[in-house]
Amino acid sequence: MAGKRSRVGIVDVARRAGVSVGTVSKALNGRGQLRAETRDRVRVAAQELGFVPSAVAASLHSGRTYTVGLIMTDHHGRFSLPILHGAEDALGWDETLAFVCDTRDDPIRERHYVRSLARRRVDGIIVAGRRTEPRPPLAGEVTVPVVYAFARSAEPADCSVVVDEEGGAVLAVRHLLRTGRRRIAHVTGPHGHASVRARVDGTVRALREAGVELVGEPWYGGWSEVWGRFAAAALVREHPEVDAIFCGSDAIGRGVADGLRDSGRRVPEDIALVGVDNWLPTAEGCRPSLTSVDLDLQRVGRTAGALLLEAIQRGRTEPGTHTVPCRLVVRASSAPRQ
Amino acid sequence: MAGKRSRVGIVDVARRAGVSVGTVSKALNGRGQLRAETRDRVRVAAQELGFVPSAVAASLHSGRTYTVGLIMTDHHGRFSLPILHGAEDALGWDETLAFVCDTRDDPIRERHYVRSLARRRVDGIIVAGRRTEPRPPLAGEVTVPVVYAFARSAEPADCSVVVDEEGGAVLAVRHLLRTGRRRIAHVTGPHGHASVRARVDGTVRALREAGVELVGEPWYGGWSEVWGRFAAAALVREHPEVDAIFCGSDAIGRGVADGLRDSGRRVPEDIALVGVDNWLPTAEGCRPSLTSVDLDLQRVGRTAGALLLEAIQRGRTEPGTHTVPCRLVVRASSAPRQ
DNA sequence: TCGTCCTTTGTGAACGCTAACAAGAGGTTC
DNA sequence: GAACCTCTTGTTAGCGTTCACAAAGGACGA
Repeated sequence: MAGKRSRVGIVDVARRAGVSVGTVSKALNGRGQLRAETRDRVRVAAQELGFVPSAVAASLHSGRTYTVGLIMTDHHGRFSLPILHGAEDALGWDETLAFVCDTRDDPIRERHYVRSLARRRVDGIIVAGRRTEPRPPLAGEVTVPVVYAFARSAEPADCSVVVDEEGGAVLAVRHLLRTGRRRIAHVTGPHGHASVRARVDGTVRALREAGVELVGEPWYGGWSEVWGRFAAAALVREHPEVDAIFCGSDAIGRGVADGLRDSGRRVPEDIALVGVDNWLPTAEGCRPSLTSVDLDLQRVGRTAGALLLEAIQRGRTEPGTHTVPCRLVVRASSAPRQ
Repeated sequence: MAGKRSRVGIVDVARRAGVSVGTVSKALNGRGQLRAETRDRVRVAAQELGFVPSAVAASLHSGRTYTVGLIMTDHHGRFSLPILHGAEDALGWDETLAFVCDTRDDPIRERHYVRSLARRRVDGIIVAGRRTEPRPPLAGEVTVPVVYAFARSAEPADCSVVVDEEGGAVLAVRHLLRTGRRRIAHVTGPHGHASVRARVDGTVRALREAGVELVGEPWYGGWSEVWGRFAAAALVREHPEVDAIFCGSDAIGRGVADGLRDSGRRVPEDIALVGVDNWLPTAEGCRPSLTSVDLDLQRVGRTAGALLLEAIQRGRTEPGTHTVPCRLVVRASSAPRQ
């Protein structure tokens, strides 16, 4: 029904309300001093004409676009999506919208997107990394604030928001100790992986605090269920006394649960289990449902969004790494000993 | 290093290259007739100054922003993400970027985002629905082309891109028939669900073509593994002769696999299994790995993006529903009978 | 030597807003 | 009644591009 004319603009509203364009602008943006009656008249005229002010024209004038770029490198999005949601929550307060760019971990694509975002004059950029080593800072001359989420920037002066992975491990192990377990093992992902290291450190620290030793060495492997099944079988053979296993991911945890059942051990009666990710399909599909450390990525995103907004306002990022705590979600796999 | 000055604009480049702004515009956009030497001089000047042209100024003039809105309603993103990726692929050809808006299935949020996108003068909107009934068309006066992806619009004159769910079922059942199975049952999601209906129809049609009857009625339930486990146990009790089960989702399929194992049936030796979604963590974590119908949502997204681009160019969407086929990904759970 | 045409470059008016400033109306104060 | 407020509203110059058109300069034929 829009009519054939190009689009209703502020001058149309002005004409209809019998005022000048400046007055319309003031009335609609609630700025300046205006008689209430005039303001209403303008509002009514705008309403009747279906006037939708152009943010692009406003941006051209103000220099702010109220848009940000959200670069994600995690193709299947298990990690990026909650970050996106959190960021959206924070940005919503400022009526800011996000351009989402999936780089597919390709530096060429990344450069391309950064250029594209710069041309669009985004007010800032959030880089949502994968769980991995610190990532190189954004390539190219970026003149707007950048906040790194989940994977910190290799440059310490950049602003990064990360998960307290070590603290998450501490949470998990303390929980297992509280349920009365003492012979705790750790099955986790690839050796050398940054978050694997952090979790091992947290595990050892929490155990040491309680005067307990880890059963055997950490079992390094992959992130898959297959690895979990395999590790579980080997683990109970090598350390039959084990009564709890902290697993580096829910997938591993689920594999371990299946492997233990195959080996004739009951979860949680004989062996308690805790995973990491709190990824519902896996944690809740597990038999029994899997207690898990939630990385609270949505909060990571929310924090990143809030920091970015702040940085945009002051023109510069608050440098440094901000750490967000994990939460433990308790399910059947770690029920206390009867 | 950008310097304290506001930003380098086209006039700075013009001054440096010793030409007028019009000439710079022509040189950088490759329009009009220019001496090659001039063009190069401008390019060099722009390069040296680190000039990044403002897309917002260009948009103001041209009326096109080369941005689209991508509204997703599927909070956990299992379906939206592949659609987003596909759309990105298509839009990339036009240097178009997408604003991603998660409505969380809340009409208030949806209206809010639509207004926000309108103010930003996006060139078009993609609405990525969840697998469910047709959804009501976008509320509010939308003056740009809209393409609905995955969940079609309830308004048939709108442009929708959907998956051929019935065809996917046909694919699955034909595959099971080809592996020598004849006593095929169907365990699926909630009764009344549109895609559940479509799959039942496809299943019955493919069986009928082969002169075979479905074993029992379809088993309607939920989408979860728990339901799959339960249904498997009941199914083999009621129909011990069953030699294949087509499952309405990978989660159901995985539950069925576990349930069958618990009931002492072997997969695929005794009973073959096919799921839907080809959701890697579930399908590959399954024991044995699960043959699955891939909805090819990335292709849905790509098609939607391409249709939107086309619509933007011609100013109007091509009305009607476009259907994209599914693919079958064969894994261990449907190995032919020895 | 002039007119014509072609090629290359410059000029200035949009695009749709915002905000600084100007201006007009009416009221107080001395 | 002049000077000075205050309260409203109008005017207009940007914001950073693009593009239609004008203009300038050469080449060329008559």
